[in-house]
Amino acid sequence: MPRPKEFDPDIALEKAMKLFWEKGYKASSMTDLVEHTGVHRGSLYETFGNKHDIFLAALKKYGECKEEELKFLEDAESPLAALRMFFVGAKERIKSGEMACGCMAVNSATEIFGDDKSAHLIINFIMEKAEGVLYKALLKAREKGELNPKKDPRKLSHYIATLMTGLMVLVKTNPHHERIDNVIDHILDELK
Amino acid sequence: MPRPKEFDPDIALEKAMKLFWEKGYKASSMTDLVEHTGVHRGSLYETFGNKHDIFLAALKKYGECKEEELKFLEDAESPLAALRMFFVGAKERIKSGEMACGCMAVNSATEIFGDDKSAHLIINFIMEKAEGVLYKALLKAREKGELNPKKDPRKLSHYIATLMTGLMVLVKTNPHHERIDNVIDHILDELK
DNA sequence: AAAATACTTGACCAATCGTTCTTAAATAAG
DNA sequence: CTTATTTAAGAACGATTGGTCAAGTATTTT
Repeated sequence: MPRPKEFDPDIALEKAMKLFWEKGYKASSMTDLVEHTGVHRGSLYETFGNKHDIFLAALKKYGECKEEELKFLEDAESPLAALRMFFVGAKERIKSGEMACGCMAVNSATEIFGDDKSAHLIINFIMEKAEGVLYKALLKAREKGELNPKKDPRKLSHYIATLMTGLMVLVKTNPHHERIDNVIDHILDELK
Repeated sequence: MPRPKEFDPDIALEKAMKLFWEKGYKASSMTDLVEHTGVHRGSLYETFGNKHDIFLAALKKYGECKEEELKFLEDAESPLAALRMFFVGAKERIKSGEMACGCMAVNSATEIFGDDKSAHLIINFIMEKAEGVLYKALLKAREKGELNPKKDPRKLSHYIATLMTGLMVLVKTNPHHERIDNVIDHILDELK
């Protein structure tokens, strides 16, 4: 076994993720990545590949992080209460500026050029996953009798996910818009 | 009066708009702009200013175009019918791939770096305007007794606008998602 | 016809882009 | 200790970036 790495690739990737998240793909230069990760140029190429490879890895990591964050919904005793708590929390997090960067998947979806199939696949996977978690929670809520049985969990998850996507756009230019309150209140209204 | 321009600045701006719309701000180089507009580098700088100025002008033009497109809603005899027709049409346009580039305001909102106030202002203006048109149509529909009087036109316009924003993101990576149908059907359901 | 105006042209600028390569350093195995 | 192997470091690569500038050209007014 030869010389070990002086940096943790996973931590470096996380820092790269945050940079791409904040600035986007094109606007993040290799020099930026070196500065933000604290990892040397050559080492980045050696461990991850080129800039685009780093981006894809970062995007995957973002998906994994979000999946982790939403895990509590699966284990929740009361799915509906957990969902409501999540959206109430989202409102606060948006207003506090905590979500000023929006969603990396959304940001990437609109930035990435039309022919980047690999990026599109990952982004789709992330969005599908998020909506899937929502769907499962809604389904469980209905089975438990917490949700109005007239509501179709799939359709509901589809349009709540789309609303959240829309908010992640709005947040980038105007995090204080009254629309945010109205939309989240509307979601909470549907969750009955 | 000296030598007249050999190109129409307005047509050039429209072509620049389309490029920024398709590729985004960062990914569109001055060389790209020269090629797409057919206007010489120097002439672009002379008439519009630098790249960022061209982008802002293009963004403004996009807003004006969209405003023009939505004008039919104001003059509609039956606002609700016009709205329903618009969303039915949107579904078809999305599926046909006609809207593959999404919405320039949405794309720009997520790409443009955090401190570009001037871009944010224009984007906000465009989104506000679009939602305003929606609101006015809904209000008129209610006054005419076409819309369920229980529904709040403002809140309704807020979340329909947010849904459409969300769809404009989804379209970029997966224009054939069943979510699109569900969401637009849901909008049509609300328009009763 | 001459002068004034301002648009067109293409070469050119420094800076930055993503990427590579060579050299030095550090560790584990022999 | 030597050797093999891999990482770290930083200079350097050509290409491309946004932006400029002086010279040439076409047009209108005097």
